[in-house]
Amino acid sequence: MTKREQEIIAAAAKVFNEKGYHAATTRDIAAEVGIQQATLYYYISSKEELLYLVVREPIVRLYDQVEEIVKASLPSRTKIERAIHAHLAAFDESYPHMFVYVQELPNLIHTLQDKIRESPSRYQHLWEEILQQGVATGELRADLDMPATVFMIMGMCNWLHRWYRKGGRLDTATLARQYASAALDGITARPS
Amino acid sequence: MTKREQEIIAAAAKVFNEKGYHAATTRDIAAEVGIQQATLYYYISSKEELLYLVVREPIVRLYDQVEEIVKASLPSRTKIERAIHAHLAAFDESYPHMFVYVQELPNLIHTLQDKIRESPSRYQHLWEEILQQGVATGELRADLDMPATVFMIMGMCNWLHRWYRKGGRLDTATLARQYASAALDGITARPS
Amino acid sequence: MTKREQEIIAAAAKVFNEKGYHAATTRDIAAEVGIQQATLYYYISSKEELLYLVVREPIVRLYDQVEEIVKASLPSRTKIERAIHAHLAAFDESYPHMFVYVQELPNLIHTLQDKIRESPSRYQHLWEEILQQGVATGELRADLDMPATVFMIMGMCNWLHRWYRKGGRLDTATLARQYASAALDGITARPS
Amino acid sequence: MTKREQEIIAAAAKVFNEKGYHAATTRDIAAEVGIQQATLYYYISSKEELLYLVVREPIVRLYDQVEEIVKASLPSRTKIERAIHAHLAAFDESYPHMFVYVQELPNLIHTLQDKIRESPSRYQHLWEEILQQGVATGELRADLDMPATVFMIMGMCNWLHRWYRKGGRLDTATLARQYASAALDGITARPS
DNA sequence: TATGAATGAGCTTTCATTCAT
DNA sequence: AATGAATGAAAGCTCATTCAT
Repeated sequence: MTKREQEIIAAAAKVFNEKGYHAATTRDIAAEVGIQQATLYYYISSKEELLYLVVREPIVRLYDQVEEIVKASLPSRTKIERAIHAHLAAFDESYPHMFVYVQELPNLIHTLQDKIRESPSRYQHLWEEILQQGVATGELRADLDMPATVFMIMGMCNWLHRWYRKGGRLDTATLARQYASAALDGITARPS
Repeated sequence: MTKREQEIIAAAAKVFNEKGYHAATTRDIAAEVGIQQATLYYYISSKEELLYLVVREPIVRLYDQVEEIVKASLPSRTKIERAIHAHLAAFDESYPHMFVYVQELPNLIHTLQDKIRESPSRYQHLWEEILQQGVATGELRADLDMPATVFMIMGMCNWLHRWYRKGGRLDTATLARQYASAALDGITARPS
Repeated sequence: MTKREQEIIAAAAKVFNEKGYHAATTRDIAAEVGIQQATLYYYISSKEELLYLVVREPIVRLYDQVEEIVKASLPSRTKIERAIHAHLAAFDESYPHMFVYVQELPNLIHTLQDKIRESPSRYQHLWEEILQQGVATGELRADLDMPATVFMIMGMCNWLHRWYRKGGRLDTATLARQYASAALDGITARPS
Repeated sequence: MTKREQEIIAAAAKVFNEKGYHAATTRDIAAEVGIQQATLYYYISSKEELLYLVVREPIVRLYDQVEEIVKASLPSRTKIERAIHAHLAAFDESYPHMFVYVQELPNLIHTLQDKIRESPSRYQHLWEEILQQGVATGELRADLDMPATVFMIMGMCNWLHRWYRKGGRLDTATLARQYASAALDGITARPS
C-alpha cells in the first residue's frame, strides 16, 4: 500500500468519523488529503469501497486477536478480560476507524457479507465460543442466554464510539479492567 | 396533534428505521403516508424537525419513567432492575422510534442541545443518580467509575437497536431480567 | 401528455439530432425548453427514457402504416410504392425524431427489445412479408435474397437521415416516386 | 507508420466499432493494445485524431478504386457493378474501420472538411460522374435525379454497417452482384 | 519509449424545499 | 388542506488530457 493510499484511508476515516458516511462527501475527503476529487478515483473505485478500506485493517486485527484468545488455554475469566481489553484498545489504536466501523456497520454489512474473515457474525461467534467454554467448565453462569449475553458485551464495548475520546480522563486499559470486572462480578458490592 | 401529524411521524419513524436518516427521502415518507411530498411541508418545517418529532415522545416517556424511579424510595437493586426494564420495554413499545433515536443520535444532538428535557445528558444524569444512591447506601461497589459505568449500561441497553426484533426468540421482559442480573451480579458462576 | 412533456420531447429530439445522443447533455435539453435541468427529471426518469420517448411516436405510426399496407389487397408494386412513401414521409413529418431513430438505433436497441410493437425487427419482418407476397404472385424476382433485399430498401430509405433536409430541392413525395421506381424497375434505361 | 501505430489504430477501430466513438474511452483502447492510457498520447494527439486515423486508409483506398473506375473506359453497367463491388468489399477487408466511418461520419465531418482527398463529398462526386456518363451515353435513365440517386446507392451500400457480419450467410461478392442487379434492373420480375 | 499520478471540466441524477393555486 | 411544478445546490463518478520522470 503506497503512502498516498494510506493518506486517503486516514482522511476518509477522519471525515466519516466527523460527518458520518452519508453526510461525508468525496470532495471533503479529497480536500482532507489535499488532492482533487478526481484523483481519489485513481486510487479507489467507489465511496463504498473507501468505507470498507477504512474499517478493514483494525477489524481484521481485532478479530484475529480475539481468535487467538479463543484458542489459548486460559481460564475463561482471563479470556474475557483479555478480549474486552483488546476490543477497547482498538478504540485507542485506531479511533476513527473503529468509530466508523461501529456507527456505519449497517451501511457496511452489504459489503462485508462476502468477506468471510471480516464478517461481524464471525466476531459474534468467537465471543459465543469464549462464553460457551466458560459455561462448560462451570466458570460462568449457565442461566444466561448466550447470544443475548454476547450482544450485551458487544453493546458495552461498542458504545465507546459514542463517548470515548483518546486522552480523556480514562484510558482504555482502566476502562477494560472496570468493564471486565463489572461484567464478570457485577456492580453490586459484596463481602470479599 | 392531529391524526395526520401522527400518521406522518409514524411513517417517518418507519422509513428512518428502514433506511437511516440520510438515505430516507421526504418522498419516501410522503409515499408511506399516502400524500404528496409538498403536503409534508404543510405539517412540518424540515426533515430534521421530523427526526426530532419521531424521537421525542418515546424518549420523553422513558426519561420520565426513569425520573420516577430515581425519586422512588426503593433499594438500588430494584431501581436498576426497573430502569433497565423500562429502557428495554421502550424498544417493544416504539421500536422504530427507539431505533432512530439510538442510531441517529449523532445527527440529532445539534437539535436536541436546546431542548433541556430530552437531552441525552439528562438521561445520563438520572442514571448516575441511581448509581450514586447505591454507592451511598453501600449497595453498589464504589471502585467503579460512575460515568463509565452508566455508559456501560447505556451501551448494553441501546445496543438492542442493532439486533433486537419484536416477536423474536426473547422478549424484552426476559432480556431485562437477564441484563439486570448480569449487570448486578456478573456473569460468573458463584455458590449460592 | 401535457404540453410540457411535448415540449421536452421536441427539445430532446432537436438536441439529439444536432449533437447526437452521447454528446447531448441534459442541460442542453433543459435549456432548449427553458427550464432547469432538475425540472427535466420531474417529467422523465432518465436520459435514455428521453431517447425512447423521442423516437416512439413517429416509429409506431410508421410501423402501423406499413402494417396496414401489408394487410391490404393491392398489387405488390403498389404496396412497395406506398411503403416507401410512408417511410420517407416520416422524415418530413418528424424529421429530428426520425433522424435520432436512425442514427441512434444502436443505442436504443437495448431499450426497444422489450417493446414488441416498436422493435426494429418487427419492421424488417413487415417488409419481408411485402416482398414475399410479390415473389409468391410472380410480380417480383425470386432470385434475390429476401433479407438482403429488405436491408437494401431500408438502407436507401434510412440514408435520408444523412442528407435530406425539409424544404430542400426535393420533397419526399418526389423522392419516394423516384426511389420506388428505381427499386422496382432499376436505373437502366429500357425501351418502353 | 510503426507497428505500434498500426496496433493502436486497429485497437481503436475495434473499440469504436464495439462501443461507438463517444462511449469508447481512451482507456479501453489502450487496454486493447496492452499499454497505458498515457502512452497513447505519445503516438496520437487526441481521440478525435484517432477516429480520423482509423478511417483514413480504407477510405482513401476505396475512393481511389472508384476513381480508377470512373476514368476507365467501360460500359456504365460494368462501372456500377464494379464500384458497388468495391464498396461492399471494403466492409470485408476492413470491417471495423468501415463501420466506424459510416456510423461516426457526423462526428468526423468537422475533421474531414479540410482534407480534400478523403472528403465524403468527393466520393459523392465520383459516383455522380459515373451516373452522368451513363445518362450521357443513354445507358441510364435520365428521369432520375442524380444526387438523390447517388444517395440512394450510398444508402444501400453503407447500410451494411448495421447488419453485415463477415463470415455470415452471404458474402460481399454475392451481395454486390445482387445489389448491382437490383439497382440496375430493379426487383420486378420481367420476361427475359 | 513509456507511465504513474494528477486534474479540470463536466456528466447524470437526487433531493429538500418553495410557492402559486 | 393539499399539490403540481419547479429549482438551487450538490452528489458520486468519468474522462480526455497533461507532465515529470
